[in-house]
Amino acid sequence: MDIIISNMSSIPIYEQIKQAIKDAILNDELKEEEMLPSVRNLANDLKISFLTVKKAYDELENEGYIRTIQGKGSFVSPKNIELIREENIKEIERHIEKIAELSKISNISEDEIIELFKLIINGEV
Amino acid sequence: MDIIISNMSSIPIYEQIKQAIKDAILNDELKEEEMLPSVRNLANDLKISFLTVKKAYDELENEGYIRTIQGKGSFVSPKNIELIREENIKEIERHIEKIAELSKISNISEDEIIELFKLIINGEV
DNA sequence: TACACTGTTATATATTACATATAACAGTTA
DNA sequence: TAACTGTTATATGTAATATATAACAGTGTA
Repeated sequence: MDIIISNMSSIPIYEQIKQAIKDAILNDELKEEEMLPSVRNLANDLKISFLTVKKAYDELENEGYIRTIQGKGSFVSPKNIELIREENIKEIERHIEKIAELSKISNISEDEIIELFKLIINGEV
Repeated sequence: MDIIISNMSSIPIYEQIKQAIKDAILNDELKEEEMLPSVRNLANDLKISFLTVKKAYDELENEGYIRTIQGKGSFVSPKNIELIREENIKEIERHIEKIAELSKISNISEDEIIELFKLIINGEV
């Protein structure tokens, strides 16, 4: 698993770690029940404090992505595809609401946005 | 102009003020050349420090929304509709990119998102 | 000119989030 | 027992946010 963090980013390091691990889990780079790097190992690799890694792991555990056992390590939880899908849809809805506000302000039409959307989607995939 | 701020929010007070004033300008509640409340007046109304209001005004000035003249006050700048439109489109693109990532993760189709989008847009308008 | 408004600046303080260092403790496994 | 795991407590540092207070400076008017 490759994790690249930047301390120039305004995004906290522990958030960057969370996101990288979530992505790895969702893309099956990290398989179910696979062991994550130990907090100290990952901290050494990234040249940061183990407490920062622990904070990321703690939050991933609270969100259901991993399980941690003292003395053994942290492990990828079985994926709850349905839960993740619902969370993603909620987040997508929040983005759409923002888009709706912005488009209203500048009188950007529904069609224009859908065009923009198709353009970006196809550039991404 | 009604400005409602919450100190419970994780959004800084000065950001809340900025957004409220931007919205008021874009909705023509604040007209071109109209004087904004003085930093001390607005601070008193909102029961916050005038320095917090000043921070909001300073940033609004940097972003081109208002002009401030020492001794006189702060005034709404002539609207640069084209600039605002471009800024909004950029922000919309950022949201669409986020949506593209999320939809890829959960295999949500382009059509589903467009449906969602139309639903929300029509709920908003 | 004095006054009552405007905005500006400097200094100091407080809180919170983020990140770190260090040390000691506790569970697991070979 | 040794060498890994994770956990916890204590202390420190920085930056962003927000405050209070005081003094200074520009504008306009009675």
